[in-house]
Amino acid sequence: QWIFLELLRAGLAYRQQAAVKWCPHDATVLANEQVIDGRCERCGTEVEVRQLEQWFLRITDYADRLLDDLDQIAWPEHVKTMQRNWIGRSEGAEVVFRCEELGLNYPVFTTRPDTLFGATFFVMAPEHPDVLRLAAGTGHESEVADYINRALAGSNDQRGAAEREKTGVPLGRTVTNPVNGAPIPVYVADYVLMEYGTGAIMAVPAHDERDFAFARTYDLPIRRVIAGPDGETGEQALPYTGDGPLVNSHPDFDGLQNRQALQRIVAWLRDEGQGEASVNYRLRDWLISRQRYWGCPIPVVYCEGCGTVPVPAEHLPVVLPDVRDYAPKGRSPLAAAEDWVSTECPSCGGPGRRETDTMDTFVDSSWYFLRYCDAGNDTAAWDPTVLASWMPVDQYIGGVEHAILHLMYARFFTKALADLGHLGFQEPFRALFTQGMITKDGAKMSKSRGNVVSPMAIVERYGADTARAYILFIGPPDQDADWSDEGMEGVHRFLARLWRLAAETAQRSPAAAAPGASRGSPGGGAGGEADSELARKAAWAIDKVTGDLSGRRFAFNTAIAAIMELTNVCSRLREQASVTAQADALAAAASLLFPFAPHVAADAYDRLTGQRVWEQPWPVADPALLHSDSVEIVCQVNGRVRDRVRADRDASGEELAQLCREAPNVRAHLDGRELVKEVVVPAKLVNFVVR
RNA sequence: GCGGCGGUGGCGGAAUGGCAGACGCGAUCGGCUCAAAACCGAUUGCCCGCAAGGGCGUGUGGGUUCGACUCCCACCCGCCGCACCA
Repeated sequence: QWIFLELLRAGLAYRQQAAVKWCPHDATVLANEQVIDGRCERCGTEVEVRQLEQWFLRITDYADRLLDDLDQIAWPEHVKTMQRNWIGRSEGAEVVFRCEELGLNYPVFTTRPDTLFGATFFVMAPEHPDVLRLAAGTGHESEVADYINRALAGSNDQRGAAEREKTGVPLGRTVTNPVNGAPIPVYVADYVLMEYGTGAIMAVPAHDERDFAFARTYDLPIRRVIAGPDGETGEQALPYTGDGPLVNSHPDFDGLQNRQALQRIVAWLRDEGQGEASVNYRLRDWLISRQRYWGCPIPVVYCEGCGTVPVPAEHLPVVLPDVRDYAPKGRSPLAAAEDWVSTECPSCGGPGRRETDTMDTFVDSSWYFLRYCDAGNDTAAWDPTVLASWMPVDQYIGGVEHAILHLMYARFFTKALADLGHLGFQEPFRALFTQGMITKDGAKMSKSRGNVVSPMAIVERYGADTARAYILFIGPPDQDADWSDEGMEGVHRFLARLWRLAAETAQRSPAAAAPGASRGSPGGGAGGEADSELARKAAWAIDKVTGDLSGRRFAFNTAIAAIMELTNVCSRLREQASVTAQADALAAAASLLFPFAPHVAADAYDRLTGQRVWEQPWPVADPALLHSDSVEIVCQVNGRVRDRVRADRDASGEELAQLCREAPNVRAHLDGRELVKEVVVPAKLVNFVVR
């Protein structure tokens, strides 16, 4: 509520009558962002449009900064693209078309003022408030009224389809094309949207596919004003939406490249007072009023004399009243609490009435991360010095479904609060990782589908370690993955096997009996080759897991696979290796496993070492063990593997080539052929190219 | 239509331009057991071969390279986003 009042004070919150999206099932208004394909984001019901007076936040003031600052954050490109699309910035011009008969001016937004000379008709959206007024007295009234009724009755889904046949009717009026004084007919057609631009367009059929389709249907003139790539100036190959020199326009502009002509034409319009350069956005202000009970009350009081009065800070918070009926019914359930609604005007002390709508829950999620940094603060929303040390968030993780909801709103809040002096940073989340969705049998889990996997059931049956480790092992975290009960069994078996090996080894190990006892001496009679293989595998696993977890890779699936490999080697060598070597390798495995399966890993580690794994540093691989002196060299002939030989890690190219040449199967393939070339990759591979 | 991501065994998936298929699941055979489960061992891309070995193989077709799952071009398919945005 304090943030809302801050935004109100700054002019970033306002109340206005507007055409808003209404969900008939939830009986509340929604923000544009909460309408997905014409349906309510919460319940899937098709939304309606209503004229209502509602509270908005002026997110459009931040459109450019929300767009530009995307370059400064380490977010996935697809999320940035979605935000850019949603903001939908277009550069162009606003151009005035005048209806001389009625003395009315109609500005339109266009990204293509270079094609103005090709504007041969004019189209208004069915919702445009002046449509009936323009048709009045022309004899087209009833036809126009019928068309509007039909257009508005259609569902959003249908109307949005791009492939749909163009329809419309003439209004019986003309407007004047400002660049050449030509009168052009005015139509109403539902392919023009009221919510974008000014709800009216200039139609240039030669250079716009939609206008072209409409002109063809209604036999309207088509005038080419940009030459085609092969110099076409006639009606062939239209519509043409590319660039080229202007033709059929005006002697001052003909022959100019259209992008250059665009600048000149806009300058000319400005001088003539007929238009100006303009930027248009698809983004609309954020409608935050909701007719729901469970939400943060909007802290304002309406007074006959004083108007809209903010609740003073010392009276905050405004607490939800008790009501008997929470159900949605088209007006806020709060309105039924008459004792609560009826109050005193904070300004004049006279009778006042509280705002009964509550705020969108996305308002709360737009700043929770700020509060989390200073959750115990009971005198302010946060202490800026605390935020200075914690924020911004280094790594945010969430589903891509928030790309243009939470993630846009939170960025807007951060910028607005920074402008008001409450924050010292512009972006809330430096880096973002969008994890994939876990599906079941290929489908999104949902109660109605009955394919939900219950975490509690898994935890009860297999334990939290298995549940956690399996989810991390299931696949690359940025991709969707399908839940598999068998896969989880596999992880459970792995954890059990590691623990059994550890327990068994600990029983035989002197270290378990004497914690901290000196290590390194052979615990049994065995050792040698097996011990060194174990030590090398452990070093490899430490290196691999550490790498998989570092950076922003989150490669948990391959990290767990590496621990499995180490465990497999421990299991395979348990007869040959010394107890000490075995214990060391298993302790390394337990240590690496700790982030993924903390309970089982901690217990195994304790048994093996007598120590608490979380009190020990993350393991570090001995560099000497990572690189053995002898390496396997792959021998290729014409790029195909024919043999392998062992060689010293730092053997010279000639030595390697010589060794490989003598490998039996290589000799067989070299025999009787002409050696063209030898490629040697040190410590790795030799390739003989023969003819 | 535009943009993004993806396509590798029976399945989930691994692979800084250098051994394709790590790891897991499943399957087959064997051990243990009165028996089963659990556990342990072996095999497991396809084709030919007793074997040694050979051929084919990462959606399709081309290209670059000594060498391509990886880079380039064109195309097909799937998923996601946007879509009559003037």
